[in-house]
Amino acid sequence: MDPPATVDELVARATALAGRTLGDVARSLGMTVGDDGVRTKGKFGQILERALGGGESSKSEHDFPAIATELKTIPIGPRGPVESTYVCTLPLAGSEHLAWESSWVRAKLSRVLFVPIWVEVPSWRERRVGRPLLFSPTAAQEAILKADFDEVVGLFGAGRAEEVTAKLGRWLQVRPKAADGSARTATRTEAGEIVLTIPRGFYLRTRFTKAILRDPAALP
Amino acid sequence: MDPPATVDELVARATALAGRTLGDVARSLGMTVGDDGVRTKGKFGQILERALGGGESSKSEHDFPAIATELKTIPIGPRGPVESTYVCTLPLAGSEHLAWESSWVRAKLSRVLFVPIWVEVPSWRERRVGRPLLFSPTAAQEAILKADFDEVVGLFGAGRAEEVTAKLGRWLQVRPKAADGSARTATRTEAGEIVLTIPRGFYLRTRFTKAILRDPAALP
DNA sequence: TAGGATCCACTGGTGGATCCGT
DNA sequence: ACGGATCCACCAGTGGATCCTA
Repeated sequence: MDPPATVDELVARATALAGRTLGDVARSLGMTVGDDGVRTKGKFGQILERALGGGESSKSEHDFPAIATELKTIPIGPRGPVESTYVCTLPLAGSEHLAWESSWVRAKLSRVLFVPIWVEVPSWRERRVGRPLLFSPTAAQEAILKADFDEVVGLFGAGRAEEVTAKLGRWLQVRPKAADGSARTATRTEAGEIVLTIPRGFYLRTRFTKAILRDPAALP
Repeated sequence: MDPPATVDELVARATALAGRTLGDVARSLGMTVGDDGVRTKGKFGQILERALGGGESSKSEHDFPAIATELKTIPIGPRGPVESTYVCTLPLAGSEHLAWESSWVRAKLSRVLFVPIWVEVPSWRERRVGRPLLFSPTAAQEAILKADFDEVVGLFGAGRAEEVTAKLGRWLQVRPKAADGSARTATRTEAGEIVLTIPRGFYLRTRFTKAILRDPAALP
């Protein structure tokens, strides 16, 4: 399938998937996915990405580069999102991405298609796609995301990486991001020494996506 | 097999392999290698490395970290080495490796066990291991290697990467090093811009290893 | 012959996220 | 519910070198 040419086309495609089960969608793509219990992290995002015509160029800044739009699947229960949402890695090298205006995280969050996945049934094949929501932050919302970003990036820039915890940030937080606890990436201490620290990524707090999916303009 | 505890033990093990065929050595290691004509680049180095008790930690600066010794297999014909010898990649990031004294290439060349492989027969299984030579450069030899190193590193440091060619260097040269022509790594131009260039590695010229294997002290 | 191009196995990092103990 | 830990597939980069054409 070709990538969607317009944002409206992307939304139309995603809307057409609402109500279908993931097993059904995977089958119509010819994707074979094991029934492997719960070892399927990340699988649904890839199924949806392909079902919508994305996923050809993984080096890009967006899932749909031509329309500068990011796709995020969100697991939801009766009360809305049940989990935080991974955005991107925190670049400890590459200082041009340490300014909000030119950051990966801002680029990705500037236009996001949230696709809810109902997770009430235990078997992933029976889980159903929800109604999509196209989101772009209001100026007021972006100001808060920027403040969260600046706080943690400021700590890293000051060589105080060890003070960065997932407790920081009203909507955007930083948490470890690695296949296991063994990976390390280079950063610099206050004294200027190069030390190794665990790789981290930006995440949207559950409370943020819950509010957005209820009413995109209700925040802050 | 445990790694050799001393340099003498490494030399003794290598000497014991002299005269055996590669097929024989591979079989006694339980290694299965396809008969795949000439698609076996790099295979012999790995066979010998395992046969001598190395190869457990690929992140190290040396093949035998405990004794700070590097292993190099050298294809030889009746007139000696027939090919140049790869040493290591040229680090375009990591300025601490751009000084000869702290460079990877100096560390690797400070003690090398050269193991010749007779390549006169076309079938690699029939090729025989030659008599090993333990080599450390004399002060005069090292001065020339350093001069070769400084010349190319100086060009990269000055942002003149495009002037670096395999023609430079009396004994140590720089050549492309990549799986195909498509790989790129970052460097900086004279004007300070970041541009992409092909990854490169340090190689010992054939004329150098030919002379060393004839008489390690004959040069310069 | 030598400078530039290429080959294979392996693995660590990345992108997609969810798991799970407190 | 939250913060830290973890899971899988994929792929580019690395380490081991030799190929190949002018």
